[in-house]
Amino acid sequence: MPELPEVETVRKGLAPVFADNRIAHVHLARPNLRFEFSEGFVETLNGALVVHLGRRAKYLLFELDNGQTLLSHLGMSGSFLALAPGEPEPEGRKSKHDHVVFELQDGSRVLYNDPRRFGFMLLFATEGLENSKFLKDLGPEPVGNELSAAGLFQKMQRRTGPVKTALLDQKLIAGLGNIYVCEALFRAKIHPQTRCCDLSELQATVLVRHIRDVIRQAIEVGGSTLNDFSAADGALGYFQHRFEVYDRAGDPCLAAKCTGMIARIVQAGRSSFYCPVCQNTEN
DNA sequence: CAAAGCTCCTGACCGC
DNA sequence: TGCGGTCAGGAGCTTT
Repeated sequence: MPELPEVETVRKGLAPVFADNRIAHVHLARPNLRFEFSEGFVETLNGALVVHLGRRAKYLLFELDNGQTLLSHLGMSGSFLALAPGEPEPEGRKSKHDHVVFELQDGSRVLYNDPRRFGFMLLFATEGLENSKFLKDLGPEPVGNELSAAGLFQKMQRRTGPVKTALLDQKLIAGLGNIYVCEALFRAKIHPQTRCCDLSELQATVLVRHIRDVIRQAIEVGGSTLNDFSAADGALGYFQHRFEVYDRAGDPCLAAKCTGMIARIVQAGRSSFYCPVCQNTEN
């Protein structure tokens, strides 16, 4: 599922496609994804130029030259596929869930595919976009200057819930999802059930460092898959990445000299993967 | 406030 | 081979 690094990779992949390349025509295969498309969706996009393709948390922001911005979220299963002018779709590709098609001025096509339809695309006036309900309460970007260990520690002290659940709260840090939260906690050697208020300032500092590292590295990996241009079926949205704990229940811990076995528990309805030996509460 | 529950949706997986 | 049942999971919204 796309998290911040994947979305950033999509952004980097799509930016050159839309650059100086007006949207000629948009086609919707259905009236909605997670939400109904904005009123006038097609009309607003037809003929528009994307003057800037940005990102905030896991949201892609297509800023148009007509005062509107297309805000897009990939949900769990959304992906984009960019096809050069005249380029056919990859063989064997499932087009059943291509819900949005962008035809560009130069003949390129950008397909948005989303089997589960947890994703969405909505239009907002560019002015005041930051006050939309999707963006207004977002916390700092994990790989930005605003994310400080001191600030996180302060907020953690007021929380009694488990650190794992808190890190998924977009108000605390924007853009972290289940996978990278598990990975960051593993690297920081913090048990996912640790109560936020029980974290020491040192632990908060170490945690912030690992959050930044794991996200930054994942973005680098995503960038390299872009260069390879060999992503399975060419879809932008996913790339191969080896995770140390995520989805590795029952497998050996990869930490040096550790004999632990990765465990899986459920917190707030979501899987948490961790090493009971490395991520010991008593640490 | 924080925290937990609900909701959307489909493909994958499992047992029969 | 096919059919039901179960489940994951981002995040806004609602409720406690």
